[in-house]
Amino acid sequence: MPESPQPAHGRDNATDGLRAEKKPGVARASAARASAGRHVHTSKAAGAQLTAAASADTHSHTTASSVPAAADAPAALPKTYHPRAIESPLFTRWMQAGYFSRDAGGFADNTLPPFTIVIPPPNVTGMLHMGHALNNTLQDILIRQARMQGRPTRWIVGTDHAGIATQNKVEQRLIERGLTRFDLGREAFVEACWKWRQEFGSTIIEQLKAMGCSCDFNNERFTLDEGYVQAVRKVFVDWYHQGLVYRGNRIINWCPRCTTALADDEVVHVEEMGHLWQLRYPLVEPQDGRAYLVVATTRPETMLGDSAVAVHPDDPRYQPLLAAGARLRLPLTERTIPLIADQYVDPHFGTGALKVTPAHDPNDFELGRRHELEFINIFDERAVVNHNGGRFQGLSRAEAREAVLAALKEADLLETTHDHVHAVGHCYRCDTTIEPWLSEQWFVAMRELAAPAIAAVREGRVRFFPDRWHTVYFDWLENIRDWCISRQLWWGHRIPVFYCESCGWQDALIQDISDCPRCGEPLRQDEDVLDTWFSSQLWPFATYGWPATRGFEHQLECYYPTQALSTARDIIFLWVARMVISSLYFIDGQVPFTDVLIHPTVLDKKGNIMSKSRGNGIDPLELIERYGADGMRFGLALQVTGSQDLRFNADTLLGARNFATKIWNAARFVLQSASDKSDACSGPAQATPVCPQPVTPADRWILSRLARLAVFLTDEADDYDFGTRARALYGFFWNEYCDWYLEYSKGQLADTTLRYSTIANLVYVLDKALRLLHPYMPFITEYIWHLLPHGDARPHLMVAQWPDATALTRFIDPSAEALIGHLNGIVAALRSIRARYGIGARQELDVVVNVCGSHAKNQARLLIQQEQLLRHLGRIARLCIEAGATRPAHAAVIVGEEMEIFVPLEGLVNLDAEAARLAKEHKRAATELTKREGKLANPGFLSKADPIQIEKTQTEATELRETLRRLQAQIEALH
RNA sequence: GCGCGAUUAGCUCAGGGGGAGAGCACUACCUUGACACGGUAGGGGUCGUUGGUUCAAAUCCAACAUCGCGCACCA
Repeated sequence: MPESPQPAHGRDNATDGLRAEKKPGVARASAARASAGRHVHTSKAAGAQLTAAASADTHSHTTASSVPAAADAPAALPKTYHPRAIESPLFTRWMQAGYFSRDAGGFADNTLPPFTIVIPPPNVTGMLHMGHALNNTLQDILIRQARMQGRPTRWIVGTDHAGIATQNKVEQRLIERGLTRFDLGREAFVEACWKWRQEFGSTIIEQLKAMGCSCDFNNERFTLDEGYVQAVRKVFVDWYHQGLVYRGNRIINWCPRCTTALADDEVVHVEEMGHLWQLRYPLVEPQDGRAYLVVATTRPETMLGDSAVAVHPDDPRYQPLLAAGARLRLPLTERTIPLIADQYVDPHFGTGALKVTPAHDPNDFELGRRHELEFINIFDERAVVNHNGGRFQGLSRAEAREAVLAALKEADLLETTHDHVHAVGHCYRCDTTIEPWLSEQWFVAMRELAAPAIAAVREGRVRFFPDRWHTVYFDWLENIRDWCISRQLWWGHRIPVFYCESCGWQDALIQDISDCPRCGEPLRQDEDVLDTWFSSQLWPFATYGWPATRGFEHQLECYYPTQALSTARDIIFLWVARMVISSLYFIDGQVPFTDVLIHPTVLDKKGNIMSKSRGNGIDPLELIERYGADGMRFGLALQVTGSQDLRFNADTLLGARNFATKIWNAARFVLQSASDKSDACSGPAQATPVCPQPVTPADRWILSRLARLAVFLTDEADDYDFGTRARALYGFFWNEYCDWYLEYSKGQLADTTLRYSTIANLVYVLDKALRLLHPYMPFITEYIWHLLPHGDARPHLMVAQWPDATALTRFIDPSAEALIGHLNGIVAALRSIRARYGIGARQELDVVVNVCGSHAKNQARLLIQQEQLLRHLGRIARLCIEAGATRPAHAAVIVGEEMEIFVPLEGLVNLDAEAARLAKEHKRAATELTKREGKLANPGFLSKADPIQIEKTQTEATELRETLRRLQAQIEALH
């Protein structure tokens, strides 16, 4: 769609795959396989024997030829993760398997509610910019999760013909050959546009593929497709016949470079430093010694088109002149103009006298109408002064300004010049200063159409996320003005109005006709085309073939409205509101979508909007090159928040890439462990490794954590909080699965009685984690999943099932979480002591743990049961855990909440340093206790606070007192 | 002018009425059999200012300051 200018960096290599994909040739497919094969290792899939159900392919349609089964995949991960090497081949496989269509290659469950997204169609001239990268990452996350949840999904994709942008591109190419579009003529020019589209128009689609977007690429749409043309014509013709589309002679926003009209919202206002000039307009008949009036203007050149001077009717300064019907001599011209009175004039601004230029200012236009003034157009379509400008004819706007000022100065009619900041309109496509220009244009009467669109959001039939954006929507619709829809371009939907020059017949028609139905004379079609947004507004339903294609009713019945629309906030009214309007009107009062996601704007590191003119844009394809598509996607998702714009931070993408590497290496460890066929691995445990086996507290703990994560990510609440979800995935995988479970598992793997169950859990949790991660990082998860003995019959992770959060809740285990919390605490304490005394990781320690607290004996028993794990992770030689253990001599000390940890370090331990450290902790705890005691001594707290809070505070106070007592005891013991 | 958002560790940002958090950066140690794109242990913040509400405010409210965005513009 037409969009704000964004930095574009061409990349030739990115276009390869698309062109090939459109005609999937044999050569292309085999090339892809060869590419994938670079990483095929010859050893057999070592984990295959552990795979319970992998061979049970219940889906006969997924033949080996179209979708390589898991067995074809490499058996081990290469040591190094190279995102670029795995991404493109995987994408080809997904495409070939037909997963991007509604039935997901046959894996969709038709009994579930469908999930549909329409992409904001990028301009056919577009290059992927950061806004696209973010927006399409988010949409892909949504659609991939829905697909894995079994819902029939479709992400409708296509491009927008982008009238002005495309025409500019093609004209630019003509200019390079010394030609203009007029040299070619309309027909040949439009032909050239189509040719351009064929040659270059797929770039952005190709870039979406590089990102891994799972759009329905086999059903790509274009807003100038044959069927789409029919939709546009029906809308125009219906509205024309309803009187909602009309023609009028109005002041519109004119771009003199694009030589076309623009809609109000296609004009970008920029504050600029200009001048305010005061001009003297001589009175035809001086009165009371007054020879002239002074008017102020920021655009002196427009005085050539003045047809009056206006003052406020009650302004006492001008009463005598008004009464006398004074006229003024318009400088530099032969004309005299009247002095008129109008309420519009602000008597307090300047001299209270306003020059009136009805053909070049919207407000003056209204004045001109009310007072039946002359409308004098002084500019041609390129904003060059025309014959109405007398001797200034032929000058550009800027030249005319200089010349007019010089002439006025010479005639002593220029009174003052002041600096003046004012907002100047610019063309949103080419940044040229807009000229308010009087011309004949087509308009849509919006007020009547807007009312239902306002109601739809008020009633919650369409919801905005974040919610506050609905105010932008309401503000626009409630103050709506008529929409100028005609453009003086050649590339676009030509206005289907036909005129008979001889008898005056005129009508809007669905089908072209050449002769007048009334008199038989040849007809002339309107020369103008429609605003690109006029066609974009139909995107959600025109892409279903409405109103012409057979079967569209069924499509709309099943899959309409769509679920989510994700877009940038700057097109809430340009596009979103208009889609709601047209859908309500034409699709039986239905909204086009239920949820509108307004994603953050991607800013540069300094907080500036990225733009071509600033040159601060970042090319997403370079990011993909550097961090992988997965890294870019996850890095962007991590930065999404509901309320803030996204100040782009490449460090976060680096973190995401490192996270991908972490996943890769964790998977290498799991695969190695699972494939190790040592004796320890044989035996009765050779059952189904994909079944979790919560044997040890560590097992129960990681399964519990996994269950909580799955519940969180599956939560039905549509909060669209991508950042929080991404952070939860990151935290779980890195800080829980890798940092702790993988480390505990190393100890368990060494234990023959635990080895098999541990492998099962490693594989099981990795499998589930990959599923949960897949929507965010589709490539690396897919690649690893293929090698994993996950026991799933589905050929690809992309269509594998989303973890059943409800079923997983049976693993939630607070006692395991508490116990592992204690074990982790002991390990961390030992590491801290090692760091403090410079004891290497290899040197084993003797450790005494004194378990305290009310359940000390039971707690000690539980910890003793985990002695092996502790020894492994803590590198412990002699370990003594008991309730009431005393501190050995020469021991370093850590006082925890419910335990004391002693490490005898004869000759090493610095008793004074230990005492000082304990004293510091004592002080800290004492401060905390004081806070609690203060609260508990506060009658207000005791009488008004939540009882749970009071109890919590009391418990904490008790614990702190106990901790302090023990700290004190240890400090004393050290002396 | 009207409206919206932001202000938390050096940087980018989460969080959100009752114990200040993450990533990066920084310091020290570790080439331990998944990973140096790594591991471990650390240092670092009166949560923009001023009031108010509350037993309790970084968190809610108001005003102000600063920054950003949008809309509307008086020529």
